[in-house]
Amino acid sequence: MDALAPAPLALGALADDPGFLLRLAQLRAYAAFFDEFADEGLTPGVFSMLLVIDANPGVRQGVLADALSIKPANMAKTMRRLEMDGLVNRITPDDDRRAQHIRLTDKGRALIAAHAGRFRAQAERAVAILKPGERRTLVALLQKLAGRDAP
Amino acid sequence: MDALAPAPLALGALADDPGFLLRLAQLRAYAAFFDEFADEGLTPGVFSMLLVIDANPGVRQGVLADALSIKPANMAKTMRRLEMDGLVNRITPDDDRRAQHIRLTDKGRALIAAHAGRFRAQAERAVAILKPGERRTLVALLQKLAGRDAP
DNA sequence: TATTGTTATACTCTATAACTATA
DNA sequence: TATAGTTATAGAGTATAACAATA
Repeated sequence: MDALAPAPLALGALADDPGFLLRLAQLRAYAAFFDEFADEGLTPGVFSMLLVIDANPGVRQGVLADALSIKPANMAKTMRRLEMDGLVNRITPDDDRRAQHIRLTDKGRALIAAHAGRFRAQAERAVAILKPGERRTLVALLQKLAGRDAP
Repeated sequence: MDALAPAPLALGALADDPGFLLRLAQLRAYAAFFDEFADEGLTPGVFSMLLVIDANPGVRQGVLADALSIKPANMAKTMRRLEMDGLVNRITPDDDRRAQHIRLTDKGRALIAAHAGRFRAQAERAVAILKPGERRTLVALLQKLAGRDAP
């Protein structure tokens, strides 16, 4: 008979697979972001680009793409849109005229400043089920996993 | 001048954002999967479906979709393909003729059996940078975050 | 020759709405 | 009326290859 398949589904070999759990956890984190920013038309990808540009004024476009694991081809399209939206400036430096140096405009800085509080709130909410110590541990382990820990 | 933007890029507010770190970590985990299974034409999504069906013989299609956070519409398409590939059977149960109960075929079971070892190896490799204790901690925290921990 | 960025394009995932057949 | 699944389709996100300009 077919009365098996219990209510909380058995995950089998998936139950402790890091890749699968990372996917589920990330879906939840993205959902928290969209809950907070649904009305703004702001995506996690664009917001993280703006934050990293803010932390690295004049960063080369390809370096930014590399840091965020985005293909240069796709970065080009997004940067063109952000420039047209007036959020970033792109400057061709004299010492290497192939490159594009990127900075936030005042409008770009104002945008992330206006959303910084809600961004932090969303990040907290995404891991609200964890105790404070657990959150710190999780972040530290993910930093290590992503090659982003302090050496 | 523009000589800022240091080699390991500053991540700013992103440096300890769980959502961003989860994304980077998941990209790495997926890369580990594809390194292992590139030649097989096997994707993480399909492989995880087969594993969960194996652990829940006769599971309803919608329940499976729910457990894996996949929309029913997309699950329908994938299941039709897996059935045509001879990996799963779909049976309409007599007690609810709207439903589809899914089971692995012998071929489906053989496929996951043939790849189980490499799947475990890939999962290990994805978190190889962590110490054994750290891996267990990470998995436990992710299970909690994904609502998949033992209550 | 190699590198930086761009364009064009295709492919996969995912999302929504309208539909059917059953309950 | 509500539910399970299906179809069609549209939209992100992401991938590759060919190219121009520059080093």
